Amino acid sequence: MNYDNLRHSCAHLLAAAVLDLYPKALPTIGPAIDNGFYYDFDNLKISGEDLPRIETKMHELVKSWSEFKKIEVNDQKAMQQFSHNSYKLELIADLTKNHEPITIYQSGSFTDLCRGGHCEHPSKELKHFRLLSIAGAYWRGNEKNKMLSRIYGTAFSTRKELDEYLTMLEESKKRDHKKLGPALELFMFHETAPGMPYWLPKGVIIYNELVNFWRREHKSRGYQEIVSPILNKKELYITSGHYDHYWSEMFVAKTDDEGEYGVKAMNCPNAHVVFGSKTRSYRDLPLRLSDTDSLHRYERSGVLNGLFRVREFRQDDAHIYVSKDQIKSEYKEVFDIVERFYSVFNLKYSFRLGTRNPENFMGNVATWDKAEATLKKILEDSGKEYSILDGDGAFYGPKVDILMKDSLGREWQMGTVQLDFQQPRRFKLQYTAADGTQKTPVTIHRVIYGSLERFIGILIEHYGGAFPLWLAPVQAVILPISDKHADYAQKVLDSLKLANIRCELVLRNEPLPARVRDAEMQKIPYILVVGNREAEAGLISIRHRGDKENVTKPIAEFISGVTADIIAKV
RNA sequence: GCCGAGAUAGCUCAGUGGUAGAGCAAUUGUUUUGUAAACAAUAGGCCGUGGGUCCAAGUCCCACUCUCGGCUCCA
Repeated sequence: MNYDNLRHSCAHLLAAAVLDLYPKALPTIGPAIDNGFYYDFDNLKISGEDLPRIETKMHELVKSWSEFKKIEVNDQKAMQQFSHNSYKLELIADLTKNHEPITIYQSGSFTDLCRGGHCEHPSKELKHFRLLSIAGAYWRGNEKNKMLSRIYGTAFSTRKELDEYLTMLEESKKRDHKKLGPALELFMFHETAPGMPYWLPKGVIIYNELVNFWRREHKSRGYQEIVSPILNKKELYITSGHYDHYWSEMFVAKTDDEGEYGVKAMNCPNAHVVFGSKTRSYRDLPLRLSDTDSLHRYERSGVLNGLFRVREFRQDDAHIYVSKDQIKSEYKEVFDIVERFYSVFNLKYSFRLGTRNPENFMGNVATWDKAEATLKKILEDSGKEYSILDGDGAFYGPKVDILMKDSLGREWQMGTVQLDFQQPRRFKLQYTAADGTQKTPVTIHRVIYGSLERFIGILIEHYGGAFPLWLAPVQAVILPISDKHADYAQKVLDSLKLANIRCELVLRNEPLPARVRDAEMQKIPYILVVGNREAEAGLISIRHRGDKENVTKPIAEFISGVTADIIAKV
């Protein structure tokens, strides 16, 4: 169901209530968005504690709102009516410039400049709404403009839907990786290194499993892994173009007598150095160089966000050197990898094409146009749905991003596949073609997970901490009924460890139900209980996460089952 | 970086300008447990950091650090 009209109407109601309570506030714009609406105000200083008061006023005002009355006006009349509000005047000027009709909508005693799209009977339909939060937002989304106060809210046509949505929000917050990660002892942050995660022993297991899977999949597809320096002389980044386009976002290491070294923020310059380190033949192409070195980016303090936005991270990176006529087939190969990876985790993703940013790009426009056309063709041929974000390309070329949503529905860029005609030229990279001439390769920059950090953040929320067997930091926990069974439990532990199953033995002096509960809360896939019945016959009682019934099996049978399960999943 | 909010025990949180609190977790003891919480005792604190106001500051004021929700920017 589409709630846009209802929610946009609610934005009007919000503005009316704010004006009633804060007469000096200046309403600007108030659209419906995914899951709700917002309205931006200038001259409004409020805190979250004021929201209930505004909500009460909204309920009060809406009673007199029988309809939204449309009034068409000319620009002079409009400018007269909104003469006190420079924001509305700016909007009116734009409408006039574009020869668009100017409409004003009246509801109750409130009028607003608006292009329309409302519910029919606000006093009847507009009952189930909630103001959610306040935030700062720049006028027209430009950080050079004044910052306004934005109030977010949501609205539904029934009380039930509103309650369900609010409950869902609360539930989603429980999946937040920023809460779950530290609680499950996967990672932590410390103020001594803002934005740079500490990976704890259990988190490192997940991290390494993901890297191992990545390594296995790519080795079989002809990728060759390299490791390259973290610190590089400034000159490397002058050559790549990053010095002009990215230096301000890089950490810099100063030396006494060798000038500045940049702390690696991207892997491509080093990959280019490797490509250029010997003569290359067309027979070597596509040459696929992969790496997962640590990257550091000096992100602005306000953008840091758990594992989703960090200052230190690793990408599952690769740079592929191809001839021009290999671009299309190589992209297809990469899209196949994307499909393979995301289906392993049952993750939903979408593609987005990022095109040339007129403010920040390298090379000539014709080359860009050609590259963008190539990517569009590839996307269309792939049959997958995609969106386009103009100006979102890297400075060296257009890109196809893989987008995903977190537990709260916020969209994040994960993988990206970028086409680069610029850097190979700047690094003077060449290969010998079949006809003996020297040609410049094209580089495809690509990551599938994106960054391991962001990807693990998404995985934590996707699984709610209940990782599939192959990723689970602890795959099985052994609970002896009493300490009389400790010896047998130890024997079970030894067997499982021998089979490379990540397993813990809990000898804590607590009743069994308490230990079961603890293991359940840690979301361990297998809880193995051993007592007299099991010890006598060489069995274990198995409680599998999510199953209602426990089953009892011989140790060897459990081990072979688990091992087969891990192999089958990846 | 900008707007707004927050920081008290390992975690979740109380705390009225006047002796620093609870539950869970931890430790020790008792209990010997059959699938989501046994009982008791003990220990645990520069109340984010630094200034200030006050007879007296966890509490009021200022600055800073970090975190969160957004904006902008990005994997």
